[in-house]
Amino acid sequence: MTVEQLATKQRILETAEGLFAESGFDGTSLRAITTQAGVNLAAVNYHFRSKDELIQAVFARRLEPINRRRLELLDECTQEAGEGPLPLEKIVRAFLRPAVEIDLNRPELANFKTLMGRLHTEPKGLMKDLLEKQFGEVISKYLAAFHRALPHLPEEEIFWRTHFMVGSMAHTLACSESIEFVSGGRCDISDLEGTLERLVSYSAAGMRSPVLKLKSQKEKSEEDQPEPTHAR
Amino acid sequence: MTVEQLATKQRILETAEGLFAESGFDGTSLRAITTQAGVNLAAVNYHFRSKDELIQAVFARRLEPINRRRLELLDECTQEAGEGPLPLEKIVRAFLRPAVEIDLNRPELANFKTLMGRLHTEPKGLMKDLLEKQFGEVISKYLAAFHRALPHLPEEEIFWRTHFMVGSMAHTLACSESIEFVSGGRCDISDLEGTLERLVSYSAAGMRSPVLKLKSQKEKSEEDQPEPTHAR
DNA sequence: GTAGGTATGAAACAAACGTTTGAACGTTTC
DNA sequence: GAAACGTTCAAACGTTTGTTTCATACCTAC
Repeated sequence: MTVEQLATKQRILETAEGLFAESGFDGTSLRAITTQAGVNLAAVNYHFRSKDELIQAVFARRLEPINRRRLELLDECTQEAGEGPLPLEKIVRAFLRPAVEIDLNRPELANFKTLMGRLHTEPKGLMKDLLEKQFGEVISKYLAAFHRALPHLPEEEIFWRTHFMVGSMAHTLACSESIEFVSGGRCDISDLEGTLERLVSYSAAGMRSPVLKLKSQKEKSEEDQPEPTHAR
Repeated sequence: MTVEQLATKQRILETAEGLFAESGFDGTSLRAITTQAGVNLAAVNYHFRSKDELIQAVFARRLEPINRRRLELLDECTQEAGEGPLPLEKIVRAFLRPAVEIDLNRPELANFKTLMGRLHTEPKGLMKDLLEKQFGEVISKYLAAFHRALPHLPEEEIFWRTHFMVGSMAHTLACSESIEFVSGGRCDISDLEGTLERLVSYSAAGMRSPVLKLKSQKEKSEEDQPEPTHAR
């Protein structure tokens, strides 16, 4: 492998990342990518086998380190806590920080944030596979951690609240400009630490909200529900 | 106008809604829409002028009543409250209910929920115009209501927290299947009232979370900041 | 009944799409 | 020097895209 080859593959990945963030997957043609990247049209099908696999590659490259960091930070939390109770804010922060900080000191990654936020709502089926593979361990470990931090909370509620938290995060990642617009520029989205801490504080408070007694609640006696996290 | 004409136009709108939700805008061809709707290909360009305007029409038809209802419910809140303090939960519920209940007793609207959730992350620029027109009044009135309900909260924080709330809502609308999967079917997404109340409780708690003192906080003296809500 | 406006139909349009091809290129290896 | 390799290139492949055209059918009105 020469340096030149790396440059081509890399340039495709980077350009594709930006254009995907801007116009979506179907809205971005290989010609647009290769033209902007300054490489030949056939280079995409040479280095990646197809457009679909290029999309996968764009995500895989970034998601892996993010989710690895999430697990690292969670490990630090549990080790600090020892046998004692898990501090909720720290878990929430451990989950959110790697995503919010994607582009910390690396402005070329700003585009991926948008993609990262849109990932959850993309219609593509291939995204689902990627999500399950990349996020499987993260999801199950964090759900367990939340369960330990909020032992009084029924498991069902933990699912719901984690879902809400992910929504706030994804929306913040994907639509940071919208809040800047609505607020008339008074919300500084470039302040990553501020964004993170606001998101952590908001999410932790939501997580801790009192358990509802709903009329529609099914009276489920504690029948055997063997699987604690994932279905198959 | 005959009944037949209405049926064609309507059938296009409904089919397009479903396919857009399934495959996105760029991922759905006019041929796919017209074939499934059982109408001629040219009917789209005849009844709507272009694909773009069809997309606009799909949204406009649903958004208008939703946002009208949001304003109605907010009015009820403020009238009930009179001169007294505004109850936060009620405002939050007034905002969220019309969206969560989109398909209440109308299963044919379930598709639009996905679209509604994805609306915020769509790359299309035309969505931005539509958002601003359809949501302008809703945004400014609700922001004012939150300001009244949480008078101790700096305006900047209200922007942030509303942003987070919208994120949770959008994610819940767009990805309801994902929580059903992750939870192994234990979270019942068809229970609209339960979903709504969980979302309300979570969001209200987040809204009420204590104000942070951030190191990065700029020392902004109360210099003139004339515009209270929107920028231009 | 015949004119006029409206909706549908089949067919065609140019443009853009993802992908493939085969020749040319520069390096490396013997 | 020649063979082998990995990479780039221009060109073309067959589809599919959104849109347009024009003839036909429909209903209303005079």
